[in-house]
Amino acid sequence: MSLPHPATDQISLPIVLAVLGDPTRLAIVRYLASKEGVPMSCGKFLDLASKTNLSYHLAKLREAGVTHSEAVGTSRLITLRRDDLDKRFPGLLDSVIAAADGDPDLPAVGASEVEVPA
Amino acid sequence: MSLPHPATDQISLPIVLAVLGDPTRLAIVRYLASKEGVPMSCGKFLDLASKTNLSYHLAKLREAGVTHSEAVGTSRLITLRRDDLDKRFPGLLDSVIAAADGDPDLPAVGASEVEVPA
DNA sequence: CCAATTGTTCAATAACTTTTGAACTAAGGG
DNA sequence: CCCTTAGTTCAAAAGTTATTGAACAATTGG
Repeated sequence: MSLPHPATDQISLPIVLAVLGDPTRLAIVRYLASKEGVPMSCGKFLDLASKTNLSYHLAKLREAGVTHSEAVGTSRLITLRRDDLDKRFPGLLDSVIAAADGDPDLPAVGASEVEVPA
Repeated sequence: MSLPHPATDQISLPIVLAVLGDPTRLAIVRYLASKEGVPMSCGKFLDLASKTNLSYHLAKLREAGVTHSEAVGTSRLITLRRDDLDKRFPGLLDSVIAAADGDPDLPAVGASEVEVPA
């Protein structure tokens, strides 16, 4: 486990909401949700912010209990704490992600990908 | 209507989440939800913060599209924009309020009320 | 009309949060 | 062993949000 994570029952509603109330972090969570189960390394999010800044935002998500980060070699593998969040705040994550998916103004991971030619 | 309110489709997810990520405002929303349909005047929330500070928080809620404020006489009548929020972010408000209801650490309106004697 | 009630505005300050760059650590590959 | 890759830490700067008190405005009851 390596890094400090709050226990499930220590996850605080206002803190989770405040942490999700940032477009960069919302984009990270949205992407994690879209790849549910697949652990992501920090590098995946490099088109959202600088390495240093990502370190900061990812720490906020982890400290709030929204994500889990595990050190593996020189990487951090990041996953959504979906089960814990669902247990603690039923329905919250689903509605946030559905809303985020419908928001054209949110930054998105991989937004600048090349079009698949016809 | 009197005061500036965003149109339903202008309500922004990160802004709503950030606005709800404050214990005082969450307590206001929770109370409005518990009295659904009954417009509240600002004074109802005086045990959460000072008059000036309430004015600030209530403006944030209104500007985010979470509440509706109408000037009536010398009062402001405040209601939750439940229909608009439900339309825009289905399920979000319900899950936030359910989570807030289960949070013993949140401040609450009327928390210092006298017990009903047996 | 006067005074009280309700709430706003303003400017100041305090307290956070976000962003940055430079320096650093730790693990792996060659 | 050295070099690269992946990410962290730190301190500074910038930006934002929250809180306060004093002054103000609008409405209404007496």
